[in-house]
Amino acid sequence: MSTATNLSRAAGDAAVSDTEVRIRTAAIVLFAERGYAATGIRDIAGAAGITTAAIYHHFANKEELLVDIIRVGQQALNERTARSLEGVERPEQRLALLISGLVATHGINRMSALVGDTELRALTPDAPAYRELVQLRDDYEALWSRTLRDGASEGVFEFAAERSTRLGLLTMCTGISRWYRPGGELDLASLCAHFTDLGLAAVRARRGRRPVRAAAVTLVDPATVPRIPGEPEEEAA
Amino acid sequence: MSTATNLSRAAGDAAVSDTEVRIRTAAIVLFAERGYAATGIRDIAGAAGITTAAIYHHFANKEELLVDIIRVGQQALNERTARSLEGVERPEQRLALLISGLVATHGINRMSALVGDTELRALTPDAPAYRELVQLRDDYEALWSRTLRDGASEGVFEFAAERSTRLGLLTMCTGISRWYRPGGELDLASLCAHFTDLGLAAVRARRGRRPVRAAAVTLVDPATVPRIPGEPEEEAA
DNA sequence: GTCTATACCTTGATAGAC
DNA sequence: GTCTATCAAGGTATAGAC
Repeated sequence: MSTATNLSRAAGDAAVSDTEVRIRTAAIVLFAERGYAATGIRDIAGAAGITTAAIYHHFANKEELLVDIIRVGQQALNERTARSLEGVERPEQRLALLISGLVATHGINRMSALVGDTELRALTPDAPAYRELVQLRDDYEALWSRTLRDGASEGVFEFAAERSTRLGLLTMCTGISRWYRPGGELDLASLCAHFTDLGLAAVRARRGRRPVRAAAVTLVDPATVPRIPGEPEEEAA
Repeated sequence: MSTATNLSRAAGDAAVSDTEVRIRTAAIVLFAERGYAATGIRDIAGAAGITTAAIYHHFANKEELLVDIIRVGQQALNERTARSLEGVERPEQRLALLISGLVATHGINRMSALVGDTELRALTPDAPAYRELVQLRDDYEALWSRTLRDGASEGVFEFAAERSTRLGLLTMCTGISRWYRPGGELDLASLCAHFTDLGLAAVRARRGRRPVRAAAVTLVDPATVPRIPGEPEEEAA
């Protein structure tokens, strides 16, 4: 559990108090393990070492706690990804950054990413927060769409249908938050490379006659991906 | 909603009453949309057009209802898959049957498959039912393991790590239950072919110098996959 | 086999003292 | 900023009539 101070929010400079980080950690861990609906406000308070009433000093209610966790993670991913793609035009290089960046994020921020990928359905669909989060996710996926379409029209990629290819690759990457643990078969940087290679192969990426492999492109280094406030550091198994 | 009688359980011959099918349908739809924990027994009763007390005549409790839905679907998948692989030795043909069979099942039994893929965590981990379901899932995944390892050792497949390759491909296939709907970009048979092609490409399947494509192998026809009792028929969008 | 009625527990959230 | 104490609502499950 982190005891660092002066952590900053992804979208601003507001400091996050130590108690607030402990609440976030408790919520992230429990939402990831049992799901939002199966987690009680008392479970969160107990894991954070405070009472339920204290939670309401930091967050308006349980739903806002969930929204905050998802938003911080999604905004961080969107900003890092947009920055990594700046000035990069070749579709195979863009796809490699998209895949390795997504895998890196789901390895570093494993639990909060899992919550973001599975608990949108817990939010009231007409709440403004829901719209905002769906918009952020759509903005992110648009980067994938554009890359896949460009690659296909340039003859660098070859696949039958953009939407199902995109969703298949996205699901494959986000799915690692359900089974990856530090200290397993592969370290995270190797996993980024491996999945990039699988993805490039899946769309049959090539330059001229030569298939493009992960070793020939630049990847996102997971060591450069920061943990969001509250995301626990997992021990190697 | 199906009104057929004489439906049979996957693992036996016991008839399923009309009311029981309506309960199953209500539970499958609500568990898939909101999750098990967020679904109340009153919600299920209301959707099935009965009272909560009547549910307890057909199922011992809410957990048993979930277990039953997951078990029937997993057993059906395991049996169909084992049958389709009988006598098939070539790894690329086995992988094609595994992928197309899994995609077909997740298209036909979309909602119950989604429940099976996401709600195991709702069960008490030391309950016998939990152990049984995990065992069934492990039996299924062992078919994938064996196929991938055989293909790699025969030089037909090429990938960096068996476990992450297997989990990546599995997640890609099971993920379609989160976004596929009848009447979309591709019909289900085309989706089976497309994902088989993505999977064969991802492991760089080849015979001699030639890449193996989905068009060169036999696939599972989704029209041969039966709906489990209670799985709703979805309208084309 | 389904109903009405209800028991009993846990839930998210709040009031007000310190 | 955190606590104790508490509330109203909703949760699962059951008893017993028909």
